[in-house]
Amino acid sequence: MEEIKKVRGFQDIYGENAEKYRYIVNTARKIFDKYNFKEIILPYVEDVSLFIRSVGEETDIVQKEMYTFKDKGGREIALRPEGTASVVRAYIENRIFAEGGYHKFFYEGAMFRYERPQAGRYRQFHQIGAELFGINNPLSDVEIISLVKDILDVLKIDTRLEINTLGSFEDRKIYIEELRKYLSEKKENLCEDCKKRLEKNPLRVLDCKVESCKDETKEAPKLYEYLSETSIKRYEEVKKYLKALDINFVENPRLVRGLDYYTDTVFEFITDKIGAQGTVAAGGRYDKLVEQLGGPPTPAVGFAAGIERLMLLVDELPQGEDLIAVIPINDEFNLLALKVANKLRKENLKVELILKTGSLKSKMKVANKLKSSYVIFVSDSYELKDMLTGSQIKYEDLNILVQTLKNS
RNA sequence: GAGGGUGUAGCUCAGUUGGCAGAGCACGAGGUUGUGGCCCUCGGGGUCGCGGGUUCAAGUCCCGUCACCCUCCCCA
Repeated sequence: MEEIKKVRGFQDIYGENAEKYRYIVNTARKIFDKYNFKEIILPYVEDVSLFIRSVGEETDIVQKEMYTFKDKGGREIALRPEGTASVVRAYIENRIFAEGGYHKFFYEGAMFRYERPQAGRYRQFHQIGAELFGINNPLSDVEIISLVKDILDVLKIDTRLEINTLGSFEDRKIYIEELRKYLSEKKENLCEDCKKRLEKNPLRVLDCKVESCKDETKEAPKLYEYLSETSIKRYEEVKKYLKALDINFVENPRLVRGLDYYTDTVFEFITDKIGAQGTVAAGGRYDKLVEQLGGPPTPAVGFAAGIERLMLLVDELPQGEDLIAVIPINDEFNLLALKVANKLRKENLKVELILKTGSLKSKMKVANKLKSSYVIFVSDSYELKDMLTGSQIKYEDLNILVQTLKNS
């Protein structure tokens, strides 16, 4: 029979990688809880038009990376390529805004993009993210950045934080026109990609890596020259708060982000340690998106982090609970060993009943390989062996043995 | 979507001008008939990614294909 292989760009996460995955998600969940963000569990599929209207019709994500299909009712469906659009849709559709005040959500799960697989880049990848709706002050930007920073710190992941401001929606509109005018005159010197970008999204020309493009943009109009008073002021506030929290950052005026919905503050946490795909977490404000998707004008800010990329940077897992191996010395004591194992589990201990039959030696090898901290030999009595020291004590009464283990 | 690299045992890899498919680790049994790690002995394991071609003969040469890795692009 021919072996069936996994689909290109997809992966099985198991063993140590699965532990890393859980560790990252659990850590993030704890921090989300500390910041009092509430979980929102969202569909993995959405109407295609949701992403066209939020992420942007001209973006690569929408143009060539979405998994789309028609369902049996003829609906145009997409596997979600990112999380923010769905949270915004849910916020509007469920009239969450009607409760007044502001709202904080986090999510976790798979995203899908049909891209060329690479280190730290898969067609199904997983993100954790958070969104904050209904507040537009700089405090909310910093709250999100601080939240991401806390997660990375607990995971002991070292990154560089880059920030920038894109200005308000109106500021940016004026600036983009000016930039387009300026670059159109230099069009001949731009790379092929940038010629296209000039039409679709001139901002992206600013972070092109081609030398000739870099030269041409040096003298180009600067975004900060077009920022309104309010935008400048809020950007200064954001920087002030970050400094006050001892969160180091570098300003990168070329940081523009690839999704259309961002406004004002944008940020990326970047590492050099995992190759070309160095952005580990990123986000920013999107004050116009809720409105664009049919909701009431609602400012918002959020972020997303790639779990696979975080996994590449986590090299130390926290030590787990001690494992206790229960070994019947021969088949005669199998039933008793089963009972002992279950009793210990009810006492909230972590137990591996050694299922392998055969010599005691081979059972011990299994216990050793599983990194058991203790072994209990079950016969007419119970012998507790400490696997680190090798010392062994005999117990007649199982309850006393249990108490000893629980106190250790 | 474009360019480059790599596919041989469970893992990491060697394999010369084309001439019997290899090592280390891992795994199994034993060395101790009731005790792991270190050491020793023995053992099981392969469609050489897949398909085609050249040849007396292909892991090795040629073509195609798939997967992974890297770069560009894009992004988390």
